[in-house]
Amino acid sequence: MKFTKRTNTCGELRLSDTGKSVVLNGWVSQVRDLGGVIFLNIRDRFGITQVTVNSEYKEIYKIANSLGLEYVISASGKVQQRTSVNPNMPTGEIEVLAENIEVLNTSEVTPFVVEEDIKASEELRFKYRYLDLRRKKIAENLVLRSKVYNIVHKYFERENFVEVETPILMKSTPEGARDYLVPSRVHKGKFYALPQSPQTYKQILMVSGIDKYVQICKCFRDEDLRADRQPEFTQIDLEMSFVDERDVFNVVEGVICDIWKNIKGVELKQPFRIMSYDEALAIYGTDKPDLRIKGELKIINITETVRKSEFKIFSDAITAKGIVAGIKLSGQEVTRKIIDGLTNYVKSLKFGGLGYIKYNSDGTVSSPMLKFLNEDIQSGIKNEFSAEAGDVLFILSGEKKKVLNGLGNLRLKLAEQFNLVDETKDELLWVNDFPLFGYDDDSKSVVAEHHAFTMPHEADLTKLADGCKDPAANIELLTSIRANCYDMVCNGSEFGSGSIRIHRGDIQSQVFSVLKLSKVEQEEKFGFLLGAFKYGAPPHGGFALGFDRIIATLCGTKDIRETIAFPKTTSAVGLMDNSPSPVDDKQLKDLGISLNG
RNA sequence: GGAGCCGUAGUUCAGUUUGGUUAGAACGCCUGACUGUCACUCAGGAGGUCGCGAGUUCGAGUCUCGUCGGUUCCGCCA
Repeated sequence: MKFTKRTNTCGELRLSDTGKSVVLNGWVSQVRDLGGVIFLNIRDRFGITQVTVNSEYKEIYKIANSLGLEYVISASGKVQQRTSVNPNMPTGEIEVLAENIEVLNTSEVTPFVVEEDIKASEELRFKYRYLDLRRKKIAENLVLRSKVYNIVHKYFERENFVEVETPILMKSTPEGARDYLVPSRVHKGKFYALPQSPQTYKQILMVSGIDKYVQICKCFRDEDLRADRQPEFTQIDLEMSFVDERDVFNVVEGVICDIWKNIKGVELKQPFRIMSYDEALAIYGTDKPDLRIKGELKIINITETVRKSEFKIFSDAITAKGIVAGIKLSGQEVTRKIIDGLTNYVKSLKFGGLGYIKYNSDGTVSSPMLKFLNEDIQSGIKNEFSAEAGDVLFILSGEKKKVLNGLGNLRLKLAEQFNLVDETKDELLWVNDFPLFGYDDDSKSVVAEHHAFTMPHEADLTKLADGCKDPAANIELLTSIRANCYDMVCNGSEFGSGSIRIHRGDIQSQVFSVLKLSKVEQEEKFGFLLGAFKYGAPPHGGFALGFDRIIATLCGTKDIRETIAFPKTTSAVGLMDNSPSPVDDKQLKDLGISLNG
């Protein structure tokens, strides 16, 4: 089909183009019909240009009169200076005086108006994503994403990395997240899994001598979703041989700095701050602290100060080996209503209630728990927090990790409620020295915190050697082992994580015995990896960055759906294509699958 | 798996607290007028399974229970 092709995009014509004959192709985004003259706004992903149709040109005027929003047109004419400039648009000084208009396609009335200040709900926008993507704001997110791909590829090319594609259809391993399964037709009753990450492959590539591997890859995890978690997501996955933690940090910092410099024009300060897991948990109540919060709102542990108190809630917690801790909020109007709201919040986190001490400006102190605390303890608490008039302390008690987590969440809640987050900057840091093992209450056993191939700290190797003989009897010893494992955190969100891997068989065996993986199970689950490791595995380590979260941060949002062309809902449904969907009985039969119910 | 919020015109919402006549507004859509608009303006018009299903009631958008969808958080996410 012939049509008059564009000579320019809708975003590029300026005053200097005055007098030129041009052709624009695009979508009708607005029609203003003044009777004798019609103004059309025509849009493509580069911008919007005004096309003016005068009633003296009878034929074109008739066509212009019939146009609806989102019709695709080709408009030809001369660029002329506008009599009244629109300073709000880049092309606002000029217009195209139409000499011809072709309708390339019509459009039905759209389910919502395509406009920058979108009114439609996310649900509707996802169903008609192709309309949503016509908005500059979303399209620009995709363009930004594309630019970052390029920066990443160039960076790793310069750094001598090899980009290797790993399989999408792989072996299922019951460790970690739930797998998405793909049934095999040839081998009925058997399944592939979609990769939760290319973890095992990239380690094998190290054994292969690839030395520096990188891949921007899709990963899949069948777990419940959040604003920053999609069932399929993109990682910048990398692995290196003959490296320690610092080498990995340097490479990852390098790519992040490159991205920030090229996209935001910001020079991030290197090296990034490093904080241990223990410190992050003790001070910020989380392994991904947001360091942008004004006043910091650090957690202070007052267990010792209140140890002798007769306040039952505290003494019960302390008797049960728990802690009492709090955070101080300064210079904010904290009303009864706000405290009630915060109390409800901590109750939703399964706390009985929220303790508070409010130091009023008139010197009085409001707190329902003061009557249970003697003068010494009261002044002790005040000292611990350096509390002054106008301050409010929020206090939780109970099991240690729960209290710290609770206060960490409360910290974020307060920061949000009182607008304490400094949005003008990005705070990146490393959190390292994670525990190698955790204790799982459900299975009453020791489990890997990161994964089974994470190298323990050299200093803790004796603990592992001792503890692995009888894991059940050495839970405390084993969970105190630190791992050579690290996360990158930006603005309170986890950008990525990685570790130095175990390359020595003896250490690997010890870890497997702690995890109670028999030789048979090891062989079944990781036989191919362990097999490869028998033939000279170099010391190696790596990292994986959450690409979608990086893009979201660069776009100034927490919602990674805004950065993904075709995202899914929180129940993992694709509203546009209606996935997942039932399939034909024949397809199931081919796969040897029958459904019950 | 658990908790909160939302679901009313094509769209975004009001109306639900205290059940009661014909369920409103804005934008969009249709018709008409208008030669410098840019959120054009003006006049008129069409448009509703109040998510779905039960129940209470003389009467339900409004109350109760269930269910579905969206969303946020907890659990989960090596």
